Amino acid sequence: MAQLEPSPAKSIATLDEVARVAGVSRATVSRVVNGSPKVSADVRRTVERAIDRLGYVPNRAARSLVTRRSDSIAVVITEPSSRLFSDPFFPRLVRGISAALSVRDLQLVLLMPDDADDEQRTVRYLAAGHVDGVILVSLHGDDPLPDQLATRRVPLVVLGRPTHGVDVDYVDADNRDGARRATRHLIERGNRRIATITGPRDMVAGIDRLAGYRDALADAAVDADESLVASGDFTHAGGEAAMERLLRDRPDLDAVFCASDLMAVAALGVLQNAGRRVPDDVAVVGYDDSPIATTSRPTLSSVRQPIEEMGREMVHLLAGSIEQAGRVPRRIVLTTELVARASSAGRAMP
Amino acid sequence: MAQLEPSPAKSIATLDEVARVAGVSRATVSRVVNGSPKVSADVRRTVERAIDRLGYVPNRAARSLVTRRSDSIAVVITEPSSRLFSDPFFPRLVRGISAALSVRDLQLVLLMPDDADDEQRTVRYLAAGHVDGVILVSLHGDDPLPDQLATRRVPLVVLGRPTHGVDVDYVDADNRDGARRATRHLIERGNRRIATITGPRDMVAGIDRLAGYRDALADAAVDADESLVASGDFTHAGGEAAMERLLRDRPDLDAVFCASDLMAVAALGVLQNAGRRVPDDVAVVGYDDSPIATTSRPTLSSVRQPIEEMGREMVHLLAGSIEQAGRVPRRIVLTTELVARASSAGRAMP
DNA sequence: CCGGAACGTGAGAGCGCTCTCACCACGAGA
DNA sequence: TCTCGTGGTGAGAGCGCTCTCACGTTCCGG
Repeated sequence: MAQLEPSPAKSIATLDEVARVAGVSRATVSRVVNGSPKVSADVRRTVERAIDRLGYVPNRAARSLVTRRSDSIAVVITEPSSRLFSDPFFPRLVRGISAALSVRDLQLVLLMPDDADDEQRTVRYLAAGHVDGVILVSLHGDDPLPDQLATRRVPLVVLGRPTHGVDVDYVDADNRDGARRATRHLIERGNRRIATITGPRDMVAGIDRLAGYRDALADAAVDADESLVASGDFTHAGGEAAMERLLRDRPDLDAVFCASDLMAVAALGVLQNAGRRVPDDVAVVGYDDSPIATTSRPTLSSVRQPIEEMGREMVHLLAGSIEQAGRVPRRIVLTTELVARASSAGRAMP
Repeated sequence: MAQLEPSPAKSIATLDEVARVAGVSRATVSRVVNGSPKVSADVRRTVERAIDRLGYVPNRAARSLVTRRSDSIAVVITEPSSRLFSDPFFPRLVRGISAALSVRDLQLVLLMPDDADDEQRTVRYLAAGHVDGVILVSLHGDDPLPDQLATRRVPLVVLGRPTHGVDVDYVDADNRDGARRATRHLIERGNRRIATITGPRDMVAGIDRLAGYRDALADAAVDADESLVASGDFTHAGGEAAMERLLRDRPDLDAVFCASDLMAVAALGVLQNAGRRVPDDVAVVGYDDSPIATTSRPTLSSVRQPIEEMGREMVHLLAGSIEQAGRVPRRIVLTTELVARASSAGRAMP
């Protein structure tokens, strides 16, 4: 054991070595590695044996250099910490993306720019072609990144319907329909004075969920007074404030649809402090079906989004737009599901 | 505008082009780009102007090919979905890692192997030298990955003290001390029949937190009966079952230290259902200081870990071990902090 | 006035791979 | 028998970069 040598340089076999061992040319080994059909069966076997024996793994850098593909895609998350850290949405989404990428043998490069400076560096990095495509996870409609990348012709898929800017591939959950389902559920259980705590008005999710709430009321010809609408910001604190306002302005309300579970849980607390029983006096439905929906008291009815599937679909879309650049933008909108729990159980008092 | 050409191939400038424009050799441009001191000030300026003008960005693949560095590190998360999705621990940790990497201009490649097969592919990928180092985030002591990577001489840092296997760099929070602080806090407020709901006994965090609990009791010479110790698994359901068992076996308990917030919130629910007031009849302290600690009723006292800092420290450690391979393994243990809230407010009844 | 260090710069090889093109053997069709 | 595919293989160029080495200048001490 010559332990003295300065680090045995975990020498990884090259194409050349495999070729020599197999007694063929580099080109042939390359064909085998890349699954070209123009190799006879026995040569292929020989080469495969040599590859196994040497433990050969292609050098990605060398390959990239000539193919001009990095076989990696970037996931860019530009999101204020609050949302990122209070909600398992991102881990689940990333998990879905990761699973879909690994099937395609693509690498996931994760970028979480901290500030504006960092974001500019990110744009440069992405525009330099270091990745084959970009998945952009940013729930704020006013993010400049999509436009910047689109003009630089970087294949791109964004999460959530963009409010403005260039046409771009996107995947979204049907927020409007989800909110409509939640509200209809409240109507069906007999509620008539249904309030809502909205998300931020500058986020598509906020806008769409409010629209869905209004749709459901309109569908059923239920009173839709503006005093029943309170603005929140998806956070616990925002939900608390909104619920307090609603209780003050409309003490007669008998249900609340909240655009996020965090706000719904906050509303639960405020209602209980005010002596209202949930669901008997006031029914509550949240949105996101996050884990706190099952740990709150009472457990929280909520709208579930197919998060992992959204991740997978983004990868599909991106793979397509990498292959055929400049094709017509596509959009995928996935349906949601209402999960009824204790906070809206039973029937409303007449 | 010759819009007809088949995709203008977002031609990115090469070193060669910069050299031609600046009227110098490739080598000189390379020196400027890499910040070598052996370039005269005016040549440097000229080259920098040319770089700006052409919008030159080095081709990472070409560079990697010759330097044998990828300038990217892998973050491998092998964790069952439950924990991953119920706790903002991972987003925060990844954020910390990401920030520290971006300062060093390293890329973050995220790997989340799904199953055993996927994990083997991951090992091969990492061992092939596609990344310069690996950060391993896996809280189970029995993970085979560290050993596999260590034998393959891949620079490696793991999260959490490993229970077995080869010596390896790691970063951990001081779980034992954190648990000791939490338990001491209960003792100081006057509790004497203090139960604990532990984490899984096969995770270091579970083991250490239990040890810290015992330390504190021993320090204060407080009764430490085994009937006060119930096994949990960090989850809500596990916490519920454990709390029920404790209440049955030791109805006289006056405080519970839970090894996770999720279990603490579950305990809160069980206690309240059983008619115990928190904190008056039973005080509760959790661990992790996760967002639910502030949204539960009552709000939950908890032990906070410096999660982002742990991510940063892992990057420091890894950078070190990439630079000097084979150095003595280091370990960094960060201190925790008790955040006192309503669930352990006031003083215990005598 | 000369030898040689010190510094700045350029030439050129080569990293490991893909891919085009040329080549060879063989069999089919004329 | 000769041509003409046709399927399988190899030779070789070249992707964009780094880095060694050689070379030219300048400047110092002897």
